Amino acid sequence: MSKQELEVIGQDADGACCRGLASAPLAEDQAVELAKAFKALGDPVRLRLLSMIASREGGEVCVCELTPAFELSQPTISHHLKLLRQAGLIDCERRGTWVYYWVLPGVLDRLGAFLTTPEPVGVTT
Amino acid sequence: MSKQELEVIGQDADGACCRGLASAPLAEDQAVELAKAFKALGDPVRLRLLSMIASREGGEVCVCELTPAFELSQPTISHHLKLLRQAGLIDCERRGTWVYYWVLPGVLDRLGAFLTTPEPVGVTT
DNA sequence: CCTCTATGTTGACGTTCTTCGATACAAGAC
DNA sequence: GTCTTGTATCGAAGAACGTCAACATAGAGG
Repeated sequence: MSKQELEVIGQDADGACCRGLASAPLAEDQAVELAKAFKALGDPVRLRLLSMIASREGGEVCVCELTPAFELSQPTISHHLKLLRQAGLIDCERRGTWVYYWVLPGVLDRLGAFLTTPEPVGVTT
Repeated sequence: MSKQELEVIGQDADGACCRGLASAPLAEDQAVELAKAFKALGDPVRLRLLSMIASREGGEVCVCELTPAFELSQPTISHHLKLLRQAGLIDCERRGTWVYYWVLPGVLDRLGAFLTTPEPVGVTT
């Protein structure tokens, strides 16, 4: 049901990637990848969906709880959840009749750290 | 030249606002405001512009240095800078012939903290 | 004044997004 | 099997976005 996320905001393996927005001018490739994640956050409905999922004790929420929280059609909510999933922010699993969503661990921390990371190294030799 | 920013991601005065995306389900108003900021980050060109400004020693960059860094027309860059400004992320000032941009202090930290803020309070009574 | 350079604004075009109704699929109950 | 309920996908309509060429504006220097 999944396997289409970006795998982007990823683990910063060799440290080659994103040491923070204010550390150095961002390369185009990194900018493209990061922009996908922030674009997913750039909609009020998706922000609320993500917040509802992230703030849930247990970490999982059934779609049947998300949909009625908005004055939007069920296909629209399903669409936004799909976008969040494609952005690599959440994942889901079907259990019987219902589908449960959760926030992928670490992704929000990495995104947040990218924004708050320190200044250009400074002259602190 | 300025005075049209959002003033949004603001100081979280009485703490009524955004204690973090994972703290509690986001209210619609807050979601709308925060989404504006993240939407501004949701474009590769704007991310690179912001990074070029934020990573600059001295904190200020002249437009004349930003524009040639992209293979885009000057009006397009100007447009993206305007969007970043309207999102409350940067500000600018004209000094003689040139215009200088800088990142508004604290905004990125607040946005980043919003993503990384801790879990729902937990049962740690 | 006029000219030149740097930057912002306008208007248009094509693309992408958000939303919906209609429909399809999945799983449980019968 | 059929029916019902929960969720995803499809196709279309309208709005929003990214980009450009053309033009407008601000300031420096004659």
